[in-house]
Amino acid sequence: MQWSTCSLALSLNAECSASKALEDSKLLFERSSDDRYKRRKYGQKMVKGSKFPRSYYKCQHPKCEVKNTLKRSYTGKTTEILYKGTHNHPKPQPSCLFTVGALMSIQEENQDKVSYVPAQAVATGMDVTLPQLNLISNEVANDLDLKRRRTNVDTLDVILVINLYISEQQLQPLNAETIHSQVHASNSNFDNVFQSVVNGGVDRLAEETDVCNSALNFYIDCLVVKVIQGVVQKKKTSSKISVEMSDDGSNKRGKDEIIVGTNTEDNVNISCKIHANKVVDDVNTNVDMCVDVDMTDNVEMHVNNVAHSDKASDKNAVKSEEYERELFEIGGEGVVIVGGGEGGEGGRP
DNA sequence: TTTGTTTGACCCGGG
DNA sequence: TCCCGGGTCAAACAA
Ligand SMILES: [Zn+2]
Repeated sequence: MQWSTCSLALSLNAECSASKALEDSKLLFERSSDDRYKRRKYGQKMVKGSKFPRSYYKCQHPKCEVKNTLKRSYTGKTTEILYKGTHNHPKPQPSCLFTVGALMSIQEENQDKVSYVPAQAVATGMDVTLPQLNLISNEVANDLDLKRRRTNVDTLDVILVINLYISEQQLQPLNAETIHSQVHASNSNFDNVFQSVVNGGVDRLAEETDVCNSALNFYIDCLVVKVIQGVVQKKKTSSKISVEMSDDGSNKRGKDEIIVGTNTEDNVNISCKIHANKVVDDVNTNVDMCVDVDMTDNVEMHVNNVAHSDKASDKNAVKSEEYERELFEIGGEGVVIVGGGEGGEGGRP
């Protein structure tokens, strides 16, 4: 059994409890360059010449045989990762960062500090100036991947982004001229250029579906970036649907909640809380509500003037059962490219 | 219910 | 052929 040595060796505490060892292994993988690979521990063994057990891990990816061994020095002060094999699949992408929901909550969190362009304003096609994306919390600000994304956001260049993506995901390289010509072709747009990149990658790594998934995440990120820049206009549709609502019976302004349950009519998963900004005690009185938005399934809710009551006897009484919902479909049908002479419908890969 | 860990048994090559 | 020891399996267990 030949294990190749990794350059990474960490000084870790020499304690040897099981939980400590687990913690350490997580820490070690976390600090290594490929912590996004999913691995499963399949064995642990005391080895001669060490007070500490050796742990064995296998990559979780189907058909990938990469194995890692965590080996502690005799004293237990350092631990190193040994490798066997090479991953036959791209490194998993972190999940999509720029969902509309994320943008909106970030915006909400920071509204007193930075003058962001409301995502909604962009969505409705208002003429806006570019926001500075200083909207990432400190805890993730050092994440390299995030830096990459932020760079993309600040100076989004389709060719740059695509090339970056190609190299990261080990996809079939595309000639820069090809990309360029496609980007600027009158009947082409960012969407289908990116689509062709994704297809190329999927073909090459035939059996992999997560290439597609991570591509989709990235694609959505890029589209959202475009949205921020005002290049993509989100098509907005609204309709009325009914849901089950219940009042929590509280009577504190701003804390008073109406729980909106799952809408049963059209299979949209909605879950949110409405906070009343007034205290009333008559179920027939309409009050203004602000809404905690749950972007599950890209559904956004706007609820206004819902009647409710704070009388204890009226607990759970909510008069209005209809509200308006707005659909924001990022990267799906309804994404329209409106800038730079480009046109056409977008489509999910 | 799902996902990952623990742990003793088992496998297998080398001496 | 037996024994040793690193590596792996998989049932039980845990969250
Ligand atoms: Zn792998």
